Amino acid sequence: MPSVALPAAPPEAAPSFSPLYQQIKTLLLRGLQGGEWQPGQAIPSETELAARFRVSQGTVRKAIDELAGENVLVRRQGKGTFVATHAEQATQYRFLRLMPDAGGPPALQRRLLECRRMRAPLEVARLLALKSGEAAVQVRRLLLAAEAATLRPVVLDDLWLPGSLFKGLSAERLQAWRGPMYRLFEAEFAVQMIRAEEKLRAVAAGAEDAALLEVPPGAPLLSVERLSYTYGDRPVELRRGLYQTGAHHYRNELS
Amino acid sequence: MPSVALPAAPPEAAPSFSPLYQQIKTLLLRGLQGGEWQPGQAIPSETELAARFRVSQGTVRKAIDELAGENVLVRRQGKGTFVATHAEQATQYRFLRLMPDAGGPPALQRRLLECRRMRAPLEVARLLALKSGEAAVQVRRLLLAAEAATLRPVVLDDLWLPGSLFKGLSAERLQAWRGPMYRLFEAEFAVQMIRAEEKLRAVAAGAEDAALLEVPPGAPLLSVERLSYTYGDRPVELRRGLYQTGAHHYRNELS
DNA sequence: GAGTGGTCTAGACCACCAC
DNA sequence: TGGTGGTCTAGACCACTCA
Repeated sequence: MPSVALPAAPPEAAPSFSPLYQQIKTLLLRGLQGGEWQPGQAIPSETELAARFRVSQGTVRKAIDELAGENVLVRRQGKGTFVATHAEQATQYRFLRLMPDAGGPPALQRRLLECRRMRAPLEVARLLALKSGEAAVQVRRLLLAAEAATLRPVVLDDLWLPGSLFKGLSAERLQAWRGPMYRLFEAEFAVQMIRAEEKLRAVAAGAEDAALLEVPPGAPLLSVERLSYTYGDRPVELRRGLYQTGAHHYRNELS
Repeated sequence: MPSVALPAAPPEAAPSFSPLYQQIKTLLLRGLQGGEWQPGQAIPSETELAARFRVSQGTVRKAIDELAGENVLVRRQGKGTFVATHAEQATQYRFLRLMPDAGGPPALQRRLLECRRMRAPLEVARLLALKSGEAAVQVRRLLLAAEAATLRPVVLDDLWLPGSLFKGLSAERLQAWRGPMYRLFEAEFAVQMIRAEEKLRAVAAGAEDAALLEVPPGAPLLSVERLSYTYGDRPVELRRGLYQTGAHHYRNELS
């Protein structure tokens, strides 16, 4: 059975067989989780990693291939392999699938409505795997589409974060931040959103939500409940978005 | 510049460089499109394909890897590589992302409402890339969830197909068919749905749709507009589904 | 045991990028 | 010009399936 030299993996038992490249993948993820390489930075070259792990370049390559397929790493020919980030222009709103019915990616402005610390409600605590009564941060904000010289609200976001991970997060901090929220989370709180699961529903707008989104009460809205995960499949954000889909839609690709 | 022996690719010009495995991938897709291998059947082994194309097994392997990643082929260790199909239990409703709020995949019944041939409406013709005035088949049907001894309508589908590809399609044919519609398309019309693009919106139920879905008029419904493609990126189905998301949701994964 | 896909290696060469 | 990832090869061995 193949095995990596460091850091001395135990004689695997459960999965009757664990390919070398999977072990390398785990080691790379451990390095990412531990902050050995920061978002946007390059990881060591394939050759160097191969030497460090005492395997062939092809084996490292296969591990990196999988991580690149999961959008955890980004390959750039001739330059190196980089840790994925929510900072780059192309992936600013990597998890936002909302598109204008006509035209390219939307130009969005942010408006913060609320940011407060509280005990996590039961349902939130359950989904974020918090102990009952543990602290959470709730954020409420609007996204507005700039179109034809007018500003139309299109998304009302309501999100909860584990208080223990987001200690210094405040309304002031959010207000001052220029850029995507996930970039703030990366830069200031070392929390990287890797993947997410969403549940979509059509709902009728309540009075308050309707007013904020400038639609009549009872108007149909797209409800998007998102649970975001960081390394090691740890849930770190619960978000409920209400999308006004009058002039926008949620885009998805199937295969 | 590497090049495959058959069928004598022209001295590529446009893309300054085309990897061998991409050429192999194209050849495999051509075989699939031409019906050389049927859905559910095995394609030749990697070794045999390597010999046929005069390349190494690793190169064939990489081509197949990509096609498997796109769900065009399915690898089964020890058995072979198979053409993807909508027939298997596990992938019966491969493109349907609707899930019950509680419990596993939904048990669905079908009820055909309508099936007629007509001239394609302008918008349908545009999306399906049909000539104006060309024939189309329209199908309307309900999907009902069997839950707790009752049958609740959850999806109202409205779909259009190119008349030229679906010549013998009729209400009788659809009624008699036991199984997923896409399986019928594969088996009887040799049309394989490979991938699809969806646009989701929240809409208010019209009177007729509300009655069919057993909700009040104006109730919020999830509108799912799907354009399905076959080999060669040819659009072959336009489908508009209205999902009743009272006890179900549309599930999506982001990364 | 024969055949399939899955893993791993070592080495050559190519394309892209930066200096 | 040197370093990076990208392609391709040839061969060895392993895991899984089925007869």
